[in-house]
Amino acid sequence: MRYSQTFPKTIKQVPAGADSINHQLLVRGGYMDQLMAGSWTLLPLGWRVVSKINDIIREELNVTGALEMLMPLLHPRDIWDQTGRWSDPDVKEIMYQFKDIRGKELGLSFTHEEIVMNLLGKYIHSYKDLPVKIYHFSTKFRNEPRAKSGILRGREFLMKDLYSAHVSKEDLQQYFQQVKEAYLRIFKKMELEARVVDASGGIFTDSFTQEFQVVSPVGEDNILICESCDFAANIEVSQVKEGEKCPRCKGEIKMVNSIEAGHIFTLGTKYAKNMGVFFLDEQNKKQDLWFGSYGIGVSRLVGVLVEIFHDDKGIIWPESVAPYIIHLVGLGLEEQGVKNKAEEVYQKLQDKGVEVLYDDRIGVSAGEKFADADLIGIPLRVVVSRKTHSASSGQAEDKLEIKRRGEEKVELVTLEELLKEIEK
RNA sequence: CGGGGUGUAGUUCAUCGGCAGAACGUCCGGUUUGGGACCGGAAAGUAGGAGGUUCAAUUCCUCUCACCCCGACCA
Repeated sequence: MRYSQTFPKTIKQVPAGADSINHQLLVRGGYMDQLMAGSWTLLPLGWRVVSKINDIIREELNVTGALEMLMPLLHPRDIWDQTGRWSDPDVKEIMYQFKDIRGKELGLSFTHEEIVMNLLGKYIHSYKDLPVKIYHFSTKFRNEPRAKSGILRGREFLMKDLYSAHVSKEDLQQYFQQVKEAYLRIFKKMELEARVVDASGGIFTDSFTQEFQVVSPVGEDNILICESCDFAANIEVSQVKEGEKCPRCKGEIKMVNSIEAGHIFTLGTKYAKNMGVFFLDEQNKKQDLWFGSYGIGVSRLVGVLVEIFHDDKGIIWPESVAPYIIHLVGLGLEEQGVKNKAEEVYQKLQDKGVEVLYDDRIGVSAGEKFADADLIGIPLRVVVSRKTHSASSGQAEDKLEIKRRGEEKVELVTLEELLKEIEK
């Protein structure tokens, strides 16, 4: 992508009222734009990051045998009445409910348990049809009393939600573990250290749930973590107190702020019972479905990543989620020889399938281009300039200057060496 | 939903009863070209909205809307 053709460009000044780092850097870098409180446009750069995250999630969930699909966001009241959640006061606080012009009562999706269960009821008849593992990426609407912290808590956000239905508690629990491991791999691929904690099921369930918490000072949750092992517990439900010894390894327990990045639920048979969804077992006996749901806040993760991976100049994306892999900076492109060289490098990288953002702007100073590169935070910066181009510099061989975002070290390599480096 | 803060040029902010200001950005011309470079010129405003006080309101008062922060709540 040519930077001259991207929309929008970076912003130098910090937006008014933007206190949180993710708000500042994502807006300044041209990743997102605020429509209203808790509601954001994911701009082209931001959408690329979302797509990277989704790809990682998709890859790992597919390993568990889950199937991707897409469900509607506009839900009729009657399906929600079957579990009683439409009228639950706690649900009413966060679910957008309204009537359409014909007087039909509708809600905007804040989750999909009822919708999935309704779907399962239509197609699941026998134990032979189970298990079912289905997921989608879509928008969730939650009427937050207070949207805040940039993209971390919105009224409308992107989520991956997975639902599974099973013949037995054991089968559900076994899959729950499988998803948990997939989630840990997902966060690890994004270079996030996620702690698994027992948690409260809130308006979803009374039964066992677990959260994936990423330690960060901006987090709204407080968790207790062990400094010696991976033990962690949410203070909402924890038996352990700060200052006590870790129940697992006797290490020091301390309290830290953290952000909930994922939450997985064993929902039991409650939803199936309430909605009359059953299957016939080998003895031709009616059995209730065992149900679970599993969520990852995708757009929130974009913010979490920025909160964790940044410095005073901008974002430092982990390579797995970066919008582009290379930020090619052309300096002094007014000089035809340098421009030709930069264009050639851009073309060759593209031909190799490398995702590259090429700053091809004419008449923009080096300082500005470097500042933009630091702000945008692409992992590898490659500079072509009079200094690196042999026809101008008198060097025997054309070199490219490469520098990793977040490091000071600068290296000169040939294009061939760069391509070889990327292969790895 | 309770408490607090802020709304003035595209953006960030000054001004504070008496003709609407700066910086950055943008546009034009020129000089520059390795860390947001410089010179000259230009365009750009219903001071969030409504009402009130006053000879006069961006400025004071009331209401309202929006955004941000703290709390409550929550994935």
